[in-house]
Formats: sequence, C-alpha cells, structure tokens
Amino acid sequence: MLKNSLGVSFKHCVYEVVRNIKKGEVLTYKEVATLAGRPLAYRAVGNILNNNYDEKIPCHRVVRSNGLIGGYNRGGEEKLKRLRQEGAII
DNA sequence: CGTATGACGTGCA
DNA sequence: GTGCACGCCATAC
Repeated sequence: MLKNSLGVSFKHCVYEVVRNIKKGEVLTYKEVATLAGRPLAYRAVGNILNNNYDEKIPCHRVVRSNGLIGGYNRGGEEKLKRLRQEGAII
C-alpha cells in the first residue's frame, strides 16, 4: 500500500480522525476523508471502516452527506440508537 | 502488477 | 421529490 506525504496510510489517518470524534460529534464520510487528507476518498473511507470497524473507533458517528446514517452492523439500528443517545438528530 | 469490491457523492431523467 | 447510472479513491486478493 502506498503512503501519503506524511508517511502514514490513508487508512491509519481515517482511524485517527474517526477516533478523534468527540461524543455528540457527527461527521460525514466526506468530512472524514477531508480531515484524513483525501477529500475525494470518501469512497475509501467507507471501505476502510467497513473492513476495520473497531470498538475504539466510533464509526457510528460517521454519517452520509444526505442525512442517512449510512451502514453499520445489523443494518444500522444500533448506530441510529447510539446517535440519538448522543444527541444527534437524524 | 492487475482486478474486483465498497458503510459514498453527484448528476441527470 | 424520487430513481437510475456513472465516477471517484484506497484496500484487499
């Protein structure tokens, strides 16, 4: 896998960004991609999270630009529930 | 190295 | 406002 100018994989950046999301903070895939350093890689962001969603990573706080929560385990019911608990309005 | 996949986004009908 | 199709990027095999 190629590394960016910073010497870190885009995947790693996405992890850091998502992990950096505070409680009640909701970002879109595009935002995460931008913060990760690749504004046009929102497609890869979804892929990375899909193959690497961890307990330490609040990937449930990453939603789509059109307002949809996107996807999550079990169809996203858990994700929607969590977002509501944190105060996110979907 | 080349191909296939995907939790997306935007455009057009 | 809704539905269909294309395009984009990075990762994994």
